[in-house]
Amino acid sequence: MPLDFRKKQILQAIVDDYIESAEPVASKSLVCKHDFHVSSATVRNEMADLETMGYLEQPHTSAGRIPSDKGYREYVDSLMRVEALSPEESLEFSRRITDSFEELTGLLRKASSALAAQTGYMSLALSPRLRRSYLTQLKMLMIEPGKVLVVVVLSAGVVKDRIARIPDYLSADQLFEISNAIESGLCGKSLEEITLVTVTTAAKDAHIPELLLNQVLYEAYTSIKQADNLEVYMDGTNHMLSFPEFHDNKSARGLFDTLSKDGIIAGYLNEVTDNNLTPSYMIRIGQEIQLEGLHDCSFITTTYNVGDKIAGNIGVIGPKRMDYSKVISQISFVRNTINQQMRKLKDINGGME
Amino acid sequence: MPLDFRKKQILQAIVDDYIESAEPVASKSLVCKHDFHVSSATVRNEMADLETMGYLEQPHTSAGRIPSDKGYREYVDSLMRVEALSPEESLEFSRRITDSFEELTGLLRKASSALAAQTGYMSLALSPRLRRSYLTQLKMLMIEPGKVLVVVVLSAGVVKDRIARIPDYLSADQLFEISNAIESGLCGKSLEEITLVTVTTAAKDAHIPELLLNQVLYEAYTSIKQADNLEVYMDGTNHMLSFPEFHDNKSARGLFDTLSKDGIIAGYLNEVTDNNLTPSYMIRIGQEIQLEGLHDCSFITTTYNVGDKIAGNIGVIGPKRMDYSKVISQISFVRNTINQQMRKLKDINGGME
DNA sequence: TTTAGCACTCGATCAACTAGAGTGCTAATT
DNA sequence: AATTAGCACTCTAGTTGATCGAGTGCTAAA
Repeated sequence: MPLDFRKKQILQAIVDDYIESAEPVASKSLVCKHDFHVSSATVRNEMADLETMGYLEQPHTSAGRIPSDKGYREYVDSLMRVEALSPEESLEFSRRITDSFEELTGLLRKASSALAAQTGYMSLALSPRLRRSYLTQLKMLMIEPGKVLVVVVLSAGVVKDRIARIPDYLSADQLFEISNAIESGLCGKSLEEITLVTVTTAAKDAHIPELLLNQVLYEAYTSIKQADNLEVYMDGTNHMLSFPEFHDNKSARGLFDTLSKDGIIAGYLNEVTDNNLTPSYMIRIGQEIQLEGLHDCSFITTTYNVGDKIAGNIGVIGPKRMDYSKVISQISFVRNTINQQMRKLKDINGGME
Repeated sequence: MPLDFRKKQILQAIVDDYIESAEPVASKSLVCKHDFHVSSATVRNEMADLETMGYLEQPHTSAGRIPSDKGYREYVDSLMRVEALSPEESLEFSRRITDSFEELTGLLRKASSALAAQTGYMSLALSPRLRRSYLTQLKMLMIEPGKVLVVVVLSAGVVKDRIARIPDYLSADQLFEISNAIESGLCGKSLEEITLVTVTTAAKDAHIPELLLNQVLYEAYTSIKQADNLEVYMDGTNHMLSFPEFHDNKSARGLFDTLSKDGIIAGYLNEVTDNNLTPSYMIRIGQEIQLEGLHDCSFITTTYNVGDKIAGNIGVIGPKRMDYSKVISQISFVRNTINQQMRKLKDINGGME
């Protein structure tokens, strides 16, 4: 049996009400708030139908209904209406995110923070997956004898650096020679192509004793590889405690324990978004999130772009009864802002890549 | 009336028991667990005395006693015994913190993480206050036209960098000239001495049109100043939810709200530790912490050193009934490990500064 | 000074009860 | 055939009262 119009209408009203109140929704309060032209008894019958069809759940016999995961799914897939942000909200976001020049790291940090503040939920931002990006520069800057700053510049203007140790007696000139050799040998190669072997090959013409060379090459290789490390920015976790679904200490602990485990969230997000390449946004509801402690949550993510083929994610996690339509418009706005900023940076640089 | 020996003994036993159980301690259970050679009635009398003296509190008439802030204070000041860590624990810490070469940032991150994991409380690490450190290098690396990486190297080998925008048409050579001028003009100057004026003065001999120059100088100045920004590493916040004192959602929220406010903790720690210069460690108990939401917590901090006169802090926050003696030995161990690592790095570098 | 003993207090627990919200079903109505 | 009014039923939340037991404070004896 497919959902007829009235059932859809009722389901939508129930989800809307439940999102607002966090209380099971009763048939009477429904006809009261929304003017369906039917009585509560009729609505009750429809609700019973919706329950047998799996869209609703009843916490106990004499309570109202709450949406099931399937109910939410139907809601986000075809019932809710997403509206654009108001000019005030857009302005507020822009203000928070782009009030000064920022490179990617700062931009993501701010985006995450703004998203958490404005949605009232918790937010995530993942640095882009850079495997497909290619090396444009590799510099080694002598900090002290034995200590260098390795700077890796990738296409799309992403800069990563790292401090490394090298043999003490390696001179600045020798270092310069090595890093130049590596750079010219690897320039234009994508991160996934670069291995310890290709690095070594690139530097084979340098006139440096092999023993010295090897350690430097290894550090260069490590620095390049490390540039691909995912970084996670998380914000607004404290908001989660204010929702009734996490008032009970146990569920809150489950959530926070998972959030605190380094890499879990990043790994999940990475895996989930890798499969379908360019969705406008993706929504996971309740049990659909295969992470312990997040079964009472929903997870909305979207993809931002840094140049061609290089993309990262931002997302919002909230209770299942989160305000999906609002969050979607907010997250889209932030995504667009990031894309726009990144394009602007590139344009200013005259399309270097 | 001063505390006689028996009162001290009883107070100590009460604090010990309460730390372990989180339940009000009764007179009978006291004589049972510790063999005082007196009856529970005697202990009761002593407990009544301790309460009127302000060392103990009674949640309600027919409950046992719990230590007051003053009771904890007496405990940490003169009753508890701090024992060194067991070899196994020391090893575990070392393993967690120093398993590979790390510069300061990585070291602090690991120290914080290890401290949280091993204590079971939450931990903090603050980057050092660098106002007194002096500039040893300033490099500007052209990433793309209009975009440079400004690298600031300070005494004690601390490296900070930042991406900045400059006019597009400034050439690499011009950039090199400016940064050299700034570097040689400011080298050896402490961060607190450096102002926009001194930066400008340092570069007055460069042969660059003033308009171009100014933006670069400003970015250089900003980068140097930013090197002094405090960074906070926090870990193990989720542990707090597991303590009965934060089972109640409201207190947990109070705590997490304060923790989430950027800079609050850093500012507090900075202020508190600035006053008394080189304490081995500092303990704040309950109301002594002047931060909303932390009145049921205690806060143990200590100071690590990066070269002479440059110091930062690490700390542990837990419930008031935290295991003070254990945490003190753990935190001391971590402090020593950091100091040692920093000294080792310096030694390797042949005492550059 | 210590201690045994006892009365007292108070929280925690449980059962019984009530009120109220909300449903499901039936029978009447449209 | 669909809708609705009405009513019985169910279940939760909240209240009351009684009981239990832990723990104290006090008194009087050792």
